[in-house]
Amino acid sequence: MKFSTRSKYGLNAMFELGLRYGEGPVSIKDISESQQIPEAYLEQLFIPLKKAGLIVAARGAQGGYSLNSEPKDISVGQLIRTLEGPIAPTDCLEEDGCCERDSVCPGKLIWEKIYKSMNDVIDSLTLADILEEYTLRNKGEK
Amino acid sequence: MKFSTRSKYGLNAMFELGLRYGEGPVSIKDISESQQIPEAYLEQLFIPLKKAGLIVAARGAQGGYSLNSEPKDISVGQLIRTLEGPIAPTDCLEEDGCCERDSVCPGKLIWEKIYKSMNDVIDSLTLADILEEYTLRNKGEK
DNA sequence: ATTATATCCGAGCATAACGGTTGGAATTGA
DNA sequence: TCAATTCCAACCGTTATGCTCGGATATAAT
Repeated sequence: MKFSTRSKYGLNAMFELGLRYGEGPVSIKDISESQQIPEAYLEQLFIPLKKAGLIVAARGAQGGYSLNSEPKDISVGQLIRTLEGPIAPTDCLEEDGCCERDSVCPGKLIWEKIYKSMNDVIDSLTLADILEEYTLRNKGEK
Repeated sequence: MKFSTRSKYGLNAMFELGLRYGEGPVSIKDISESQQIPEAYLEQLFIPLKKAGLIVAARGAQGGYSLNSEPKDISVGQLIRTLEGPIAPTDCLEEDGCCERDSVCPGKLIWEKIYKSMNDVIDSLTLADILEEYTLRNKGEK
């Protein structure tokens, strides 16, 4: 039971964009160096993020990516779901669930609760929260 | 982001054992038919569950498996972790995390919160809760 | 004793997902 | 014009998933 690295990389990359919010576009090369993400891979991750409208691209020389809105208006939930797809803990909670046969599958209660709690967490946090938490944690360090 | 079918099958199988708690051993064949789980696969799943002491086996003819304790004393958390391994949403939360380089990785706050909420949910529920919920949901049906 | 019923155990195996890489086309600032 | 950079579409090795298979071992019933 894990998120893929997509979420981790994506979050870190967005964090980097958050740090530099307002300073113009940041290139993938730049971000991948700062956050230690394989360059070509990060490129792939930014495609869905752009489609979802979380970031905007500036093509050509001196181009790069920047956040499409303020960090406080970017929900971590949206970010993670964009990269990870819907985060249902089992197929019991998806379109054509596991429970068609008769009544309801025994574990559904569990999966529903997990699903809800996970989404509650990620939807209650924004990029700004991460930025704030980070500076708090690393106060005085480095 | 999903649990494997191991958890789903395992939970459903344990539910079945819960239903028949006190009625002597239930065979894998029996369980896999009731819960629609591939027989040979369920066999594999029961190995770790036995090792973990959640169920006990009776070998030979008329043998089978039964719960090792009352449903109310079997935590869903223990069950899921036994089948799924430790459920850390990213490697950031494991032994040798992602954050050795310097300070702390930006997303750690997120993963910690998700981790905690997920574990809170599954540790707060027992097999007895599932059994109860199930009979409640299916009251009057079928 | 024999037999049918079960658990035990270790291996194998096809498919899909993960975590990338590669190569090149299109765009744009200098 | 050239270098930087996004865009795009494959490709690809490795690992995990979701099983199956074949047999050894134990035991209850006959």
